[in-house]
Amino acid sequence: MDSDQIPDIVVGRLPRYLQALQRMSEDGKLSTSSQELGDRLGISAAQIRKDLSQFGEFGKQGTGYAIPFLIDQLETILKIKRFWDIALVGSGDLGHAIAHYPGFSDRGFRIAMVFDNDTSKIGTKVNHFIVQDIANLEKMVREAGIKIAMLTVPASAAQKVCDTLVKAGIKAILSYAPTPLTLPDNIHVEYIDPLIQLQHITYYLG
Amino acid sequence: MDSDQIPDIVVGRLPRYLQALQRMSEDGKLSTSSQELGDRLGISAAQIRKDLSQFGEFGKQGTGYAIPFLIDQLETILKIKRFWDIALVGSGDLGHAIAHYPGFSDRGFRIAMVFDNDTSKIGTKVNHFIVQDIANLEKMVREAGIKIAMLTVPASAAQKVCDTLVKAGIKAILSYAPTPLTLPDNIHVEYIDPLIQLQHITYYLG
DNA sequence: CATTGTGAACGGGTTCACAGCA
DNA sequence: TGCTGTGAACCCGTTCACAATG
Repeated sequence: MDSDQIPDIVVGRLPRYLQALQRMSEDGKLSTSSQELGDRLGISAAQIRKDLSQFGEFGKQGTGYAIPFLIDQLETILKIKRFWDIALVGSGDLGHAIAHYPGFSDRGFRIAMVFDNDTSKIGTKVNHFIVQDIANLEKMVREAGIKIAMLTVPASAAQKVCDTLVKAGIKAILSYAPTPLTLPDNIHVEYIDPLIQLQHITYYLG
Repeated sequence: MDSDQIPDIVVGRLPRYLQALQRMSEDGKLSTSSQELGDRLGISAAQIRKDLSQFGEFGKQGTGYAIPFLIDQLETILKIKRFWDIALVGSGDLGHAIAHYPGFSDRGFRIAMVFDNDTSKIGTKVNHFIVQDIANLEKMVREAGIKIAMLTVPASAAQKVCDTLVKAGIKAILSYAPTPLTLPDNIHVEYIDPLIQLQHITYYLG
């Protein structure tokens, strides 16, 4: 029941539970069981019950879980019953794709600013954002109070950009740059690197 | 020393070791230690030694690891001392970004075909590929002997596309679609879902 | 009667600590 | 001396199994 001390790996599963529940809800379902949810996600029912029980008693014996209620609880736990502004750094192809992706705004996130260091891109529009000079990043991010950044810059630029982001008050980074980042312990980082995942997969191929 | 029975989590770290070693090599370094490699990656030295020792004795006591040799060994283990062709399904913004990303061809992968089901896109060019009708996917993928697919289609279409890919002989899928996939046990799947990772991060934010 | 919540048992990945070797 | 390779100890997440309950 402690709101801390919960293993990071458990926290990492909650968004997947939420995603499945939201889809069930869209399909008109009102309740589910740990068994059904687990089947959808390829996770054991016991695992799901154990995970959820760390945060409270959300289910009813014999009945299962009320989907709208559980969604609400998970959104509260994950702190997404509010909108989070995101600073996007890097306006290349990937940055463009992210800026145009409609899936964030449905789910608690909003790209608020786009930065680049390429003078040929600064001032141009990406979606409805004007690309800002990265030289202004520290000031603008701090003044806007933005806490989350997404990074789509080359590996060679990533560490330097991160250092600036930290100075600007960023607390969490989702990096697409193919390089490990060195950051203070209180900054939370996640990586997305398709090449790493492809190389993982090929191990298992004949 | 068994080439099987190795935990998947260990395999998943190898590409990260390889990436760091390749960067060291580009920087002109010829040897390293488990300590130095671990510091770069935020992984303990013991962990790295234990992981590598599962595949052979690659180091020398007192000296550490010869970088070019270790790179070669890891590339062999991960089966990337050859080129893997990839079928990209979905030619939206994200598909475009992936098709234009130069980082794959340096590292053992090549986008070989691009598919979409949107008649306004079929026949157009993405990078130097002509977008093919998804109706021809099964035949073309099978005849080309392609074993890996990347998926950048909407969640609602993902499962159906996967079923077709499996029929076409695909053995591994890297999916950007925000939905869990149900596939035979012998198909290896990895997911990339930035929203899930953002929702993971926000748990830790004030 | 179905299904949750949970203490206990289990399993396996990580760390430790040191022998072994260049 | 410096650093690897590795058995043993440790730790922690998962599964089990069942009491509890609507």
